[in-house]
Amino acid sequence: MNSNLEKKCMERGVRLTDQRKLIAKIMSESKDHPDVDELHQRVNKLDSKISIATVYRTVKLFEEAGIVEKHDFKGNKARYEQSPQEHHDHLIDINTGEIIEFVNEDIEKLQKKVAEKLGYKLVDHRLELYGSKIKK
Amino acid sequence: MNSNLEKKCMERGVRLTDQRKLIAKIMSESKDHPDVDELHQRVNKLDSKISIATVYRTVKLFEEAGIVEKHDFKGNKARYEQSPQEHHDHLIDINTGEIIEFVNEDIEKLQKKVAEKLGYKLVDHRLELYGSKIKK
DNA sequence: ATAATTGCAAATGCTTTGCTTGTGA
DNA sequence: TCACAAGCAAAGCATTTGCAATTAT
Repeated sequence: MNSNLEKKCMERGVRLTDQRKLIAKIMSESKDHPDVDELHQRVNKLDSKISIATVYRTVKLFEEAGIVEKHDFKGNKARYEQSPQEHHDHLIDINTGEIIEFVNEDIEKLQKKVAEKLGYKLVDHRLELYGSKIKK
Repeated sequence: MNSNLEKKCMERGVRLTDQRKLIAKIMSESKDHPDVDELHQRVNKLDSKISIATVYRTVKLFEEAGIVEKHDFKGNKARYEQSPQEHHDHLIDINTGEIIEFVNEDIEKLQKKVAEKLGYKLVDHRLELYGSKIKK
């Protein structure tokens, strides 16, 4: 049974090794935003011989292939997630580290408009909200 | 003649050494977003004995005192600027690296709204646009 | 006077890389 | 077959830190 990401690799002609299949599987199943260490640990439960260097190389490869996204949230190491169907941004709970995904079309449009007003074509952007839970 | 940042240090009881005064002066005069290396070079033109460790320690100190801001734009080392009077975000030219500041109240409001809708109090945020110049 | 700061070099933490052996198409 | 990938350990890069000497208040 080949995972979501494994299929994308095949489509894009990314050579599939056992290690890559496993990393693809783990990332396909992950609903959070694991860092490389975390990925390495998860993968190692299935194959304890995979080195962390391979995990680093693979996430980079996947990122360059456009099938995973890398995030550098404030003060943390890089985190990864499978490239989503539709773009979203993130809100990070500054107390727990929990990451919440959100979509806001109005903000997206405004960003594009701002860039254009400055004479730029918007190619990429980064929007992160940092907040603390309102208790009620 | 004491610089803008030097005054703020005094107000906040930050002990003023010759090195700090110089770094404060350089940062007060900088209209761009220099990284630590760049700051070190600029400072060294006035006093070639200041170590890069001191520059690192000082920008961190200034940041914690709330008088300078640190930015980690994609793929670059940390850059610093004097804390501005009014908040702004940045657009980065992906071809030249040029950094353009902008303000957009609508986006600011929407961010706050999004956070609240998710049950969070917005404490901080990061908005960066990456674009390429439209030639005409 | 004395607690804080500096410079230096060594240490750190994350990430990348050279090299040799192994392997997918 | 054979170009490419993996594992390991070493290297790289930005940043931090321990320590002895110096300095601001």
